[in-house]
Amino acid sequence: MTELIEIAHPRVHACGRQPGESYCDTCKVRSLAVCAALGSEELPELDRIVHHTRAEAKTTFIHQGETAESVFSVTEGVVRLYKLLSDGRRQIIGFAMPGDFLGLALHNRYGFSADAVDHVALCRFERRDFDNLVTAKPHFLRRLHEFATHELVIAQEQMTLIGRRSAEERVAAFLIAMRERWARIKGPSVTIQLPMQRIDMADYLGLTIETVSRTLTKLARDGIILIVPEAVRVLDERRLAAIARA
Amino acid sequence: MTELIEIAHPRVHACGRQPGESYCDTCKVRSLAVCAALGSEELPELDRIVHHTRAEAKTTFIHQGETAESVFSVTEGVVRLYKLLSDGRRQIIGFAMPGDFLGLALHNRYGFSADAVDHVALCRFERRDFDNLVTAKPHFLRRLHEFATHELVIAQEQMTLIGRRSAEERVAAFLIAMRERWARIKGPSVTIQLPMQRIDMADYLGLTIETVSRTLTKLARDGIILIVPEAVRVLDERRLAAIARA
DNA sequence: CACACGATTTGATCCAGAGCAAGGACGGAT
DNA sequence: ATCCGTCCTTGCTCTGGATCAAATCGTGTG
Repeated sequence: MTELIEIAHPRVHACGRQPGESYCDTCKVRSLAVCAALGSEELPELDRIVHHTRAEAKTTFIHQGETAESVFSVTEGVVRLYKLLSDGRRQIIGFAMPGDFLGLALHNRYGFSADAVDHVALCRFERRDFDNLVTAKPHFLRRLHEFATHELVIAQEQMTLIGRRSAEERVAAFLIAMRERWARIKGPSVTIQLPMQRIDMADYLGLTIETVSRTLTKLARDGIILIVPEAVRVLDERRLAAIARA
Repeated sequence: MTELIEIAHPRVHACGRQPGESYCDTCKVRSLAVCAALGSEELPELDRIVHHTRAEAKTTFIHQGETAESVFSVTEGVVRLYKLLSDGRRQIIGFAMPGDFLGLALHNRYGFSADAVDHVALCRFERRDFDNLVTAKPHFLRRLHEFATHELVIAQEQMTLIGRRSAEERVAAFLIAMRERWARIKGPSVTIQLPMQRIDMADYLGLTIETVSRTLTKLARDGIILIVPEAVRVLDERRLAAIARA
């Protein structure tokens, strides 16, 4: 199992600068991003406890069932969160993208595993430190609660998708959802980046890899999308939305 | 659409007692239950804003898409939460039982509908009042955040159930989950109360009513459960758990 | 009691998506 | 360039659960 690479301790940033010296720009940008996600500009308090961390593709850095010792915030790349059944069946319960938090549940064990889809940069916090910070700052807690309830809404939407909608509807809704998530990060585009593999989409949508592939092919044959490596381009906005719409 | 019956305003309890008089016992017990759920004994503050409410079976009291004006806490009975697709397909996203909260998401519209499976008693709060209370009491906020993250864990479990497990596994897991929830409320029992209809189980598990019925019949034929009205009795603990286990 | 109505069970068929197998397409190593 | 390994696509068959259709069971009602 590949190890998580801790590129920076609170006082030793990736750039190699030493304590007391001014911020490494990359780390500063990342810390600020997490602060922004928490709705704050009080960088110093958060920066005292942040560990800047990197993970290569397929590195598993949260293991279902293990003691929850860290809270993460994604700053670059895409992370997949999944649950495994004992016989190997897998359900991906979500993709975490820049700005998202992982491991927020106040349980002492992780309920899922998480690994990097591509190269990922993360801010890591010791749970104890993070809890102290949140306890001291009720508006952080409020923000986290907003995150949690938003994730709950997404999860309920996903239950409906998986429980009651056809393969074509699931794939279309997934494409639309991915496009909206990227739009919030990078601005709107007709090209929907899909850094994850087909098998990840399948395990997220409760389908098989073959069904996902066939469904994408069908959407392409119908002139609704164009399949390109690592992405799809939307050709017919209206029809894609019509299929995805509940 | 049946109306929600507000049986008591803060100062006019169900028993008919008037302001200034001592508590109606039933209302007091219910208010206390909600306080306990919030991890507090500061009854007066909460009681100032609670509306004791009742709903008959099938009364819909949360409508998906409407402005979220109330927060509820169930004190008696079972509530089903569901999302409807435009063509009538329904996904039940959860059952709320005594002690559970509804409408906690900090969104201005409800993301689901809720109605009473059987006769239900609820404590209702105006969202504004509830928010003020929570903002004033960070430990309430913390408790609510715990609720939200716990619900998220349940929702993720359910995604896995619906996305990756067979009909028999879903039904067995549902029975075990229901038994554990009742056990926390009423203490352990080999009889699992099932106040909801087959169609509700089906819409919760992403199956059809026929499949639920057939699966229960199969479990009964295999000597694992005994089907009785409104409930099932567990005959073979071990085998049921083995099927339900992930 | 007979009847009606809704919930549930059971039976018979169907089909969307799973499972299996065989090719492509693409990138990295030699 | 060639070989590999991985991912993706496509064709074919199979099957779990959906769908359609009847009973059967309960419960309330005139």
